[in-house]
Amino acid sequence: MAVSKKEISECPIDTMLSVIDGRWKGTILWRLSAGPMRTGELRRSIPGITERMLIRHLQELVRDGILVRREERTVPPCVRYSISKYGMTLVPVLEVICRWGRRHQRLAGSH
Amino acid sequence: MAVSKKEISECPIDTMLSVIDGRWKGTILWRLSAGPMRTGELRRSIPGITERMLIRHLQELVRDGILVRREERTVPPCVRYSISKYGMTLVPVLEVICRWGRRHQRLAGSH
DNA sequence: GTTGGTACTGACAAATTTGTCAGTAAAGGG
DNA sequence: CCCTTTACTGACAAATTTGTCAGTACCAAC
Repeated sequence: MAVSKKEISECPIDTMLSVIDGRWKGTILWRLSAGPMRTGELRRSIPGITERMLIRHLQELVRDGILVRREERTVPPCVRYSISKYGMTLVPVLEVICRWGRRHQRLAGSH
Repeated sequence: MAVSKKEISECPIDTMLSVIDGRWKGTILWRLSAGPMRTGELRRSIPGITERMLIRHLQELVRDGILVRREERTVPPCVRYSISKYGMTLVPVLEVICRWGRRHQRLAGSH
């Protein structure tokens, strides 16, 4: 039985990573840290993601209290996602992660 | 075809996370940030990990230049892993991740 | 000569995650 | 009527990651 990172773990590193665990969650949060976005807008801004995966991840992030989903009951529907107050506590962490990533993305393998 | 996080991605968040991508890598690095350790010592310090997974992750981290493997050619063998100079650049990032994790691990679900 | 301890491999099974594809709803326009 | 748009579901296939299990090598001690 595979032990997924989603299970509760003693390790605080795992606790944090489990929140971003998912192929596209880091990127989604990164995009949303610039401000609220509509579903389709978000999808178009992330190359390679499929609508299915985007929605699955969005739902998990909403369930975990990281994102807020606001829906205008119009036709066609208009749904906007934004980072919750709780999710905002993650942003500085993402910034540090992002800074490391930017600094090392081209250098991979040169060690 | 599933797109693994290990592939090169434009997103710097993904670049960083791909280095820690693996069920136990964050924890392994966290343990080693306290100082070099032998394989078995590391295994005993991480509840739930199997020897197989530990070794697989260690090998990947060595391959990626994050860890250094030092072997004393004795019998029985004695192998010690430590964080490389390059890997050290990750430690501050792990610290921030860990701090968030510690602060929020019991509060999960309370939002 | 059998056992013990350490680090590690290979083959394979199980679990999990991701991706694909075909729908649904609902109002408005043609 | 049929088609469009937007957000979303369900069922299922494919890929990937994890876990299990049985070995290997080596020398020393018993």
